[in-house]
Amino acid sequence: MIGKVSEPLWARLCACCSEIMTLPARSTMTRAGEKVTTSVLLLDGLMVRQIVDRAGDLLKVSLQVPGDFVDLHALPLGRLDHDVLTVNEARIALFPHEDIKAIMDDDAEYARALWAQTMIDASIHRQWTFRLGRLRAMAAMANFMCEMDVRMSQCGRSDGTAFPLPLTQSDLADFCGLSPVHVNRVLRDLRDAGLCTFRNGVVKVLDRAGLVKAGSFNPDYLFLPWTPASP
Amino acid sequence: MIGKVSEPLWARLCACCSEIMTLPARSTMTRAGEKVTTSVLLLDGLMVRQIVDRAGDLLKVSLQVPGDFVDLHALPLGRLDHDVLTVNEARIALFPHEDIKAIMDDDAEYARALWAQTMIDASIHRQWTFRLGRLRAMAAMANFMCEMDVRMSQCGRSDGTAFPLPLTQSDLADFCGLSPVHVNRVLRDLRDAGLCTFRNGVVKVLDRAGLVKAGSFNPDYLFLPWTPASP
DNA sequence: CGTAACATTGATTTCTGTCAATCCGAGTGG
DNA sequence: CCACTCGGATTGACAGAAATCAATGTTACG
Repeated sequence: MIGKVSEPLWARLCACCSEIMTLPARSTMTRAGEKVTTSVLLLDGLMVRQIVDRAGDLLKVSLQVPGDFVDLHALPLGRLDHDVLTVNEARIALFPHEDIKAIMDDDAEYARALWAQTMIDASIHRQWTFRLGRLRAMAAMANFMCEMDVRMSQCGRSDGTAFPLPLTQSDLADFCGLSPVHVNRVLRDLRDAGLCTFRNGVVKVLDRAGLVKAGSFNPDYLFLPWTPASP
Repeated sequence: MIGKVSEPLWARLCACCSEIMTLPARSTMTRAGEKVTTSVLLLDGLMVRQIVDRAGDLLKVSLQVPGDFVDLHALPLGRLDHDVLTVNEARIALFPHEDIKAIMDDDAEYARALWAQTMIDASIHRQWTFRLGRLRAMAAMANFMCEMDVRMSQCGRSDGTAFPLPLTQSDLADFCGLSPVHVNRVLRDLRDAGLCTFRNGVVKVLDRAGLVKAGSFNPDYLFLPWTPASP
């Protein structure tokens, strides 16, 4: 979400970054229920938020791309309802809650801007709920790929036709609420339909219009800063 | 969420309520994309938020109970990504965004308390995503009923064994991402299993422990004010 | 070379959606 | 009071989607 907050707020945030560090791939940063006292901005790499119930069922409920605040939503509540982990090696910037609160104290407009970031996150959650509840496997995967296409473009990780997505098919299953085997078949279907490919952690978009249609994707929920020129 | 904000904040909010009104049953309050300049607190009745895509697929992504802020999340963004409608006749209180912003200007602690309300909402969204993505029909319905049981109790609409839920089976289908026919079968299964019944818009909880288990329900994500005494 | 993780495929089972018919209760008009 | 209608609720039969099970292939890597 770099570039999505105003210049002055961005400057204020930078000033209170307490640390920049690197997390190894496939490591757990925070577990559900833990107290959280710093917020994390993802600078590079991918991170995931996931829910695991007592029966061991697991769903990844969010995928964070560079520029996202990963757990800003923990600031008002103090703890998280889910786990946060890295996908690949991740570079992150830490912001102590106390310092962010000081920014909020300073200017309520800043407070609302930070709040807004978490509200876009919530809007994405709603879309994910819709995706899992009402889209068939192939449509869900297409929809997911469309979202990633847009978001990776937004953060400058796409060249317009392809972007890195260093996940396994099993990960994709956890994102789309499918079994790994079925993900494999769905990916083949998308490839056979000439819409997109997923190989070695890279997504190639072959037919963006077709992919958008297959996933009945509408990016409004992302609240992108620019107004799409499309009518 | 009445009673979930501090006494002084509640007083401040009451002071800036601009209007209390009643909406008819099954009416649309706000459509996706519309500008929103007031926030709504639900006083009585139920309201729903739903997403409809271009293909006409529909999913209800939230069910609001009395005491919930229905669209506080629109304050930072100014518009909504989904529709908001009533289920039955609903009594609501209106709070102009300008006045709420004035409260935020006053005290950043208030700002964070309001923010926190929307973060609980987001946490519920995540649980709904999990429910639709990883729970089978019967487990999903059980999980949904558990959540409603807790939330209706929280707002004083349950007598401990039963609570009103004036929905059709078709509504339940839109909540759980199922077909109406399958909802009917799942409800029969829940009844036959002696877990709960749903008839004439009333849910009777027959075996709460069993229902919790069937839905692998864990209320942590609701961030309830009281700490459950259970170990 | 062997191993491990991931990807792929086929066979089968289970779950869920769809279609169609029937039922039921509340309201309505004759 | 009764036939009628209408919106749900219910049920059965069937089709289609996705999970599961099991085996095989592929690749990277120590």
